[in-house]
Amino acid sequence: VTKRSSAGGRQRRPDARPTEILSAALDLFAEKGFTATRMEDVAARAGLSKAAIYLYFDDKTAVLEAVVRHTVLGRLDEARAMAEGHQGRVADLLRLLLMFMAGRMVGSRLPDIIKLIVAESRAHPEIGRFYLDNVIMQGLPLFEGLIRRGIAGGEFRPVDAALAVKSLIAPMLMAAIWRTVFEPLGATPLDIEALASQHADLVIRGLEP
Amino acid sequence: VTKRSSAGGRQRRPDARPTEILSAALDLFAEKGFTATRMEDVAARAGLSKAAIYLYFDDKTAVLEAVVRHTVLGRLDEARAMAEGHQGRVADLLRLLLMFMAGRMVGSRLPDIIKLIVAESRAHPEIGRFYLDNVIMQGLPLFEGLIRRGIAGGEFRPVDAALAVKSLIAPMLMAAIWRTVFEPLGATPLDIEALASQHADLVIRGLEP
Amino acid sequence: VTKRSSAGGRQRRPDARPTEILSAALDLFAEKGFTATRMEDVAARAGLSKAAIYLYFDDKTAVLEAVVRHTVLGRLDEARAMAEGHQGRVADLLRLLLMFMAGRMVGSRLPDIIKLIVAESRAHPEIGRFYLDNVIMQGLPLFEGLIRRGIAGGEFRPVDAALAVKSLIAPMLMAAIWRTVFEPLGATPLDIEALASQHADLVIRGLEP
Amino acid sequence: VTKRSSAGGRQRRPDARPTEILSAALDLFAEKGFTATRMEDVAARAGLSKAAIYLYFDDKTAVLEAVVRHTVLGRLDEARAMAEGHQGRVADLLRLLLMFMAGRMVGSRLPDIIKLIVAESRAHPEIGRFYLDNVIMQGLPLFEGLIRRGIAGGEFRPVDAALAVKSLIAPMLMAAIWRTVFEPLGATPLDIEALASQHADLVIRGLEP
DNA sequence: CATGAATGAGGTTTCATTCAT
DNA sequence: AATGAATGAAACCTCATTCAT
Repeated sequence: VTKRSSAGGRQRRPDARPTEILSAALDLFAEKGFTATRMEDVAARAGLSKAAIYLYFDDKTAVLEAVVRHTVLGRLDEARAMAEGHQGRVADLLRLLLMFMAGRMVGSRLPDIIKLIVAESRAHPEIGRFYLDNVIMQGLPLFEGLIRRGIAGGEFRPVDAALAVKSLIAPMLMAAIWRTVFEPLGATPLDIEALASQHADLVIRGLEP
Repeated sequence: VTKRSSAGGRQRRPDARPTEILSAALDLFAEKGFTATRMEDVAARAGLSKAAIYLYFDDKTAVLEAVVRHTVLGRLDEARAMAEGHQGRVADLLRLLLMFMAGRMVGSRLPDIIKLIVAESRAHPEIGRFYLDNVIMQGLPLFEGLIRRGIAGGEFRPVDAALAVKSLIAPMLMAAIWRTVFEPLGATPLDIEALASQHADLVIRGLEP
Repeated sequence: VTKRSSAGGRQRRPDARPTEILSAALDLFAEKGFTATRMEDVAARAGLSKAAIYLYFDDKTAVLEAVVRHTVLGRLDEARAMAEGHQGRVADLLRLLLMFMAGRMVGSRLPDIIKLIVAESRAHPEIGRFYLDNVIMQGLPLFEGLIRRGIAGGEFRPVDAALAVKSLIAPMLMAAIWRTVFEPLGATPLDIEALASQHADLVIRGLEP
Repeated sequence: VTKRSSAGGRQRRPDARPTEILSAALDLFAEKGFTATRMEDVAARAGLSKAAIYLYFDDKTAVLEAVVRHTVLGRLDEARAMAEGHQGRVADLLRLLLMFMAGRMVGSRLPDIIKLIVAESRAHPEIGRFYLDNVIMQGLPLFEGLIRRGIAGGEFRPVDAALAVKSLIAPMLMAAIWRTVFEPLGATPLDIEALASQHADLVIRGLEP
């Protein structure tokens, strides 16, 4: 990995190449969809020749997978850390986590990734499964545990925790889709953080005994 | 389905054909995605030759548009009728409408259509716009008006009604995507109606003053 | 198969198409080798578009296989029939069969096929195996049986029959290769039938006690 | 093979490299055919980088030519020496020479070279011509002269000497092809030296008056 | 002498679409 | 109304070859 990110060579650090390709690819996949994106386009946007991409990735599919992996990985730990470090009312933590998600919907390419997965999961189940395993199956139990803790501590009414999680999170999915699907069509922009904030209120009040 | 083996009358209601094509197309679009579906597949499933489809539709895109139109149209009126005919507490009506949506998520192909729109909207903005105009832009104001009514009548706290609508509806979108994207990957099936029911509780309580 | 080789339609009988393609392909495979032959060339020579070939064959490889099958099949029966119908001295029959082989080396595309198999068998073992199973493994035992019969009847000395068969047949292989490999390079043409005739003499005399 | 891990002297006989490349190339050409062999494979097997090959050879074709030249050259002199030094019956010498050829079929890579030439001669006539000029056109007249000598000396019947040579030699070609084409497909291994021995008997007896 | 990085040119294959019957 | 046959355009991918270091 540390191949030679050495001196200030005129040569673009080759280690940056894969990342550049992924960035170009994500732009295009998000804009035109996976199938409609030609490898040549990706190459052009990354400033390379078509063939050069194949030095770094086996396949068009491999690029897609890498895009998803690259964008998604590592952030969940952050959320988990927040959860673990937390003292006090569960409700506050839930709100915090929801705001964190909202932040990622606004400040990262997560919405594009989500749309990509929805669109391509049938044709490329690996990426759907990757997201399911690494994001959803990590995130849902985290939230679910918190809600159960809230119930156990008397902070919340007894509800079906698994469903409650979906109630809590769903607007973030909607936000991703609104932003990537409907806003480009001219729909009124959605204030995702305001949505998250008010939604947290709503659901937390709804959960209180 | 009833393949009349050309036994009796050669006479089939002539306009059954387009519908058969649309049905075949929706099956395949849902299963494999739009791009991955070949006209030949649609034809085969509809029991026609590839060329015959072009007697009824200009284009592959035209088929997609027709599929969306055909599946989506006319159902909104039902919801609107429910809303107009309603007396009494807004909360009850909201719950009713949400359960109605849940019913459609379970009992119609709406989830497939939603996924299709998410996937293909960039490449085929017409279908995205069609859904935006005919479903979303019809449905959201309907809900929004109800919530405002609830606020005005003192039944609800003052909240941002436009956001509240999204809070209310988002789980139905999530349901559509869960069902079409993640269940095929082996995720635990989601009880959509239970989700709708508990979510209605949560949000309505959350809205109460 | 009997699709409609009917009336004298202006339409080239479509059933002829595959054969036309195979003929074009064999010409080109023989001339330039399998890999160097582009599907486009085959198409052009067959008077079709590149894509049309794929209506009849799955693959470039499938074309190769079909070429070999088509050219090879059915001729062995002829030889076998000769063998079965024969009365009298084995030597005469051997000579007859060798002359028959020589005839095929001169009057059919068998030499091209043999060269093709030698050249492509590693990359496409199916065709090598096909030839091995259908020609070699049919032909060798036939000859071998005859030689054994000759030995048993006292017409020949006791020799290793399996090797003797190769002694007898080898010049026909050499003829195929001479004609396809060396003659195009300017080597003196080989009179295959004369070779077969003199070789039959030589070997038969050599076999006599 | 002896990968001198750059431990001791950086000094390797500088001209060992080309030979290593040729050896790697022959292995691969024989195994996968010329076209299917990638320069990268050759490089890997020779323990070099792809680009390094171009320090020694102009072209992929140049590698092929060199492989053929390298493997073929110089052996014919041996045969010629045997012929010149010989006294006594021609038949004995013919047998000796045939056994010598058989030895090379078993103990050298000649069969691979022959197959290579058959396969690639059309696309690379230079190598075909090289073999024709240097092996065939040297070898055939040698044998032919001997047979003529035998005829003149009354040892053999009068036959067409040019054809008789082919009768004599053909099984060695067959052996090469059997070994390289059919044995890898599972055909029964051929005892080349036994074949040569019995074939010499057969033909020599056949030649006797 | 050696290489990692890059590319241009080319071939196979797929598919929406058309047309003559 | 229907189809079998055909095609043009395009996309993915491979690989021999080059070049700067």
